[in-house]
This record gives sequence, structure tokens and C-alpha cells, in this order.
Amino acid sequence: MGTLVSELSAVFAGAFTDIGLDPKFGDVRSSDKADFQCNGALAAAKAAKRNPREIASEVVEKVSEHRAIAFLEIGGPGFINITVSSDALSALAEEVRRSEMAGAERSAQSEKIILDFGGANVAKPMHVGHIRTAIIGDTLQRIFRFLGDDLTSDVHLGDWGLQMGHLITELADEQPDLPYFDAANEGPFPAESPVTIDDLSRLYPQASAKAKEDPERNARSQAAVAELQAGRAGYRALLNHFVAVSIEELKVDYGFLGVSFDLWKGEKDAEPLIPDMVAELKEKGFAKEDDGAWIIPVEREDDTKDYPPFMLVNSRGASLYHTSDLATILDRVRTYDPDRMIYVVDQRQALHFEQVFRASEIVGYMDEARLEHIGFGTVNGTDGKPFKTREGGTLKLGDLTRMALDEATKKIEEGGRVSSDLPAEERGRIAELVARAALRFADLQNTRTTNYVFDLDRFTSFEGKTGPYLLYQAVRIKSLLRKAAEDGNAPGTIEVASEAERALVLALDGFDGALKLSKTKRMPHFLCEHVYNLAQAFAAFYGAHPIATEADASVRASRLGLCEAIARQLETGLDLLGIEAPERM
RNA sequence: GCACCCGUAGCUCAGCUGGAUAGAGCGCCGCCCUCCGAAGGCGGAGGCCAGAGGUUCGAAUCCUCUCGGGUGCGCCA
Repeated sequence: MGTLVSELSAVFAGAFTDIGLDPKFGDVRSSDKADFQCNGALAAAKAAKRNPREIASEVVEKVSEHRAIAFLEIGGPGFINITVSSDALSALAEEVRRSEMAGAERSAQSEKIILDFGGANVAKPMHVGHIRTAIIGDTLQRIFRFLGDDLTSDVHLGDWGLQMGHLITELADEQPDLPYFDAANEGPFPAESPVTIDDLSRLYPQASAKAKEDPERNARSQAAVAELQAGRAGYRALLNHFVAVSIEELKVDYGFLGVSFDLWKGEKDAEPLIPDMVAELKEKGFAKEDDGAWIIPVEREDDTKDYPPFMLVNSRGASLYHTSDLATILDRVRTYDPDRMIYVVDQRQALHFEQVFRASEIVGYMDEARLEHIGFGTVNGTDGKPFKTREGGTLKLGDLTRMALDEATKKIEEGGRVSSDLPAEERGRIAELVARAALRFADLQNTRTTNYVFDLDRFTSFEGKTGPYLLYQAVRIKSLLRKAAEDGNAPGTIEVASEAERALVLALDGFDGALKLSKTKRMPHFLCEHVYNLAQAFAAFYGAHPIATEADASVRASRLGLCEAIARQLETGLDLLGIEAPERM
């Protein structure tokens, strides 16, 4: 049967059609005046040049017998207020309780999507900014998959370019005797990495600083990149070590946040395609020589701003990040032939992606319309400026998650109660789940495109609109159901009766709509809003009625059944947000 | 200079394709545990939706302009 909104919308659309008006006017939405409302009569009146209340009463006439509708009234200039029957609510709750989708419906058509989390760099630890691409991207991948899309996620490491040259040359200065630096050595090379992640995160800034000061030092790095590109075996082997060592480190941070990928590819994986691609684009005339570089002009007649050209090859003959992004598109088109590619990357890269997407369409790899950049705002400190350490440096993501874990641990220990009875190991696990819930919900509840203020104390609080609050409500339901089961109180047929029960089931009805909005707009905060509303409605219901302690057996069974429905949707929604609730805490 | 994002309660933020008295959380003020987890619930105070025009029966939402904040604009990624 689907959701009540969709069912009612269909019924109203039919009524509008019956009286000779466009079915689009039948859209029903939730309402604070009644359970639902249909405002179509007002819009229809404008189109048909008729009286809106008249249209409304004709529509009411047509739909009033429908089984889901208890009664209707026309308010104000022509709003149709809808109160649904308790039977319809009971049926909906039963459906949510049994449905694999927890009350949502799969999308009508499924797409094959590649989701690109571009951003994490080899040898550079992730910083605060990376938390957004990780969390937003991961939530989107969960939502797309849940709704039936065939999605492949790619971490897409920054593992190519000048930074690799810096690392190679800096390591060569420190340890010139390593076998990788013998140009004649074709391998094989040791399986063990000559460097640790700590070495890498020291070498890179060291080299980068020197290169800024000294053009000759920079030129050595550029030369190393050129040799790497030409296939020098020792450098290739080193690159592989750098990548492997970095991935191990990245997995720790991503793992803490509950983020995973299908592919751990990077810029270097498209690199073998570049020589042929460049040659072909030159040959076909897409690329032009300009100021010693090769560019693809991407500006258009109707542009209202300046479009710098797509830089294919620079004046030194080297490829750039434009090049590897374009080659990656080519690679993916050949390997996966996706319907769509989505890049979850900082808003500041918007122009870059516009250029790449335009170039992709021009050269015929993939249409611009199927390439999307999903940008997001920055993470700011409580002063409203980009989040920094006390010393003013960039905060590492690992340090930030550690701070969140410490704060979560502190709050759990302070809160006391049951958690102190649990074994230390379980408390540690709970603290991790609390920290993850805090970080993910805090990030996701904001509109994706805006900046947000990072306030750890607020995020980790169990009070208010926070991840820990959601966890608390989820745990409370689980605990309630577990105890009821232990006492032999079985959930039974749901019969919605009270106002609090009605409100709760109406909240359940909003899940599908929130999910669809989150998907179509690529904005997870709609889902956050829903999950929070549901948790709140449950808390109100819990406060209004005895559940497991209800004396009347059938009412008790019904309420327990309702709790099962809530638990299912709440856990499903939290899972889509990447938040896991423990059994107890 | 041009382009994009943003400006809603003291603070942090929602408000979906324009719809009826603008919502949440924190903070503040009252209530509610002999009863399922009070890390909770119920109620209250608090807003010229940056400002000015315009479109509309109807605007926080759409259009134009102004002011204020953030970001980006050829050989780094």
C-alpha cells in the first residue's frame, strides 16, 4: 500500500481528474492543522479561474468515502484538511513493522552510479575538512543503495602529481642507499615498506617547505615525477609503498567514522591512459596549444563569468589534475559504463569540476548532465572561522575523532547509571558508537552546502538534537522490547488509538518522503530531521503511556507491536546515517 | 571586477516544488519519577525571516537591487 501521503495523493489526483482538472493538484502533504492537507484547490482555482472553495468541496465529495479517510474539512480559502482513520494508521504501522524497507519504497528506476570521494591524499593525514566528504559521501552511498541504485564508491586518493615527487626526492636525500634510488635497478624490490606513515607525514611538509623556498629543489621533485611517469621501476615501487602505508592509516580514520569504499583507487590508476588520451585529443583537435601549454577551451557564449581553460598539459609537458580527472572519467566509462558519476568534494572545487565536466562532454566521454559535483561548506570553530588547533594549525582528523571519543567517554562515565555496571570493554565500544553518532549526526543535520560550527561539547551531549540523544531513544526501545520478551509479554496486533499513538504513526509515514528528498537533493539533513522527529515522537509516546506495564493485555501487545515498528524504522534510518545503536548503554 | 554559497529566536540550526497563527535544540521560567531507562516528558516567554522594491488571492520561499559574511577565478592538487 505504500505510505499514506502517496496513497492520499493518488486518491486526490484521481478526484481532480474526475472534475476535469490536472491531477498534479492532488498532492497531499503533512499538516499541522490535521493529519494531512491538500492545497491543490487553490492552485487549481487560479488555473481554471474558478472559486477555490467550490473546487475543494467537489474534491471532498469525490474522496470522502475512501477507507483511509476518517473525515475532511475545508479550511480558509480552500485548504482541504484530512484526518485519516485509525485503521489506516494501524495498517501502516503493521506494514512498517514487517517491511524490509521499514516503510520506504525503492526508487522506480535504478541507476548505475560511481561515487567519488576525492580528497584523501597519500602521505598527508586527513584533516577536519575530510570529515565532510567522508560522512556525506558515505550517507549518500547508503541511501542510494537502500533505494535500489547500483552504486560503486571510490575513495579516489590523491596519489599522483608533484607531492609524490617531493616524497621520493626527500626520501632519497635521507636514505640514498635504498635500492629504489638505483636507476639501473629493475627490481624486484623489498615487500616491506622503507617508510612508515609517520615518516611520510614528516617528509612531505619538509620537502614542500624546501620546494617553496628553492626553485631548484622543486625542479628535482618535478623531474622525479617525470621519471615516475616514464616508468622508472624503483620509483614505481616506492609509490606503491607510499600508497599502501597511507591506506592502512586512512582505514583507521574512515573505520572510526563507519565509512567504507568499494574501490581504493586513485589518480595514478588513470595515469596509464593519459599518453594516448592526450595524443588523441590533440589529433582530433579538441586540444589547442596556448602559451606553451595544451588546453581545451570550455567557455561558452552565454557564460556570465570567466571560464579558465581546461589545462590538459602544462608548458613543461606534464599532465595535471584536470588531466587525471578526465582520464579517470574515461577509465570509468570503459570499465563500468555508469549512468552517472557523483563527486562529493568541497564546494571550493566547483569551478574545477565544471571545467572537467564540460571538457568531458566536449571530447565525448560522458555528458555533463550525468556528471555531478556535490559540494559542501567548511567546518568552522565556535568563532565562526575555519576550525584550527589551539596553535592555529590544521587539525588532523585522527586528533578530532580522538577528542570526540574522549568527550564521549567522559560523558558516559559522568552519566553513571547502568553503564558503570558494564564491562570496561563494552563501555569502550559504546563510547566509540556515541562518538561516531555525535560526529555523524552533527555533520549531517546541517544543510550540505552551508558551513557549520564545530562544537564538540554540544555534539556529544545526550540532551537535545544530537546523535547521542538518538542513540538513547533507540536503546530505550530495545531495552523495553527485550525486557518485555523476558517477561513473556509478546507484541501483538497494532491498534492505534490515542493521540500520542496517532502522532507516532504519522511520524513513521514521513520516512519515505524524507529519504526521497535526501536522495534527489543529495541532502542527508532531510533524513536527519525525520529520524529526530521519529525519536521525539517515540519519547512523547513513551512518556504518555505505560507500554510493557500496561494492564490491558491487548493494548499492551499493541503498544509493544508499535515499538517494534518504531525500532525497525529508527534503526534503519540511523543505519542510513551510518549510526549504530548498541543493545544497551 | 565576475561567479557561487549564505544572512530566520540571545546562541546553533530546520523550513521540501510559494500556502492558513514561522519550527527545533541549547539557554531561561514553571510543572511531572511509590510506575517500562528523568541522559526523559509536558507547558511558557522569546522572531519587522538582513533591508528595499516587484510578481501573486497568498512570499522566509520566486524576481531585481542594496548592505553584510564566506568561497572561487591558467600552468599546485
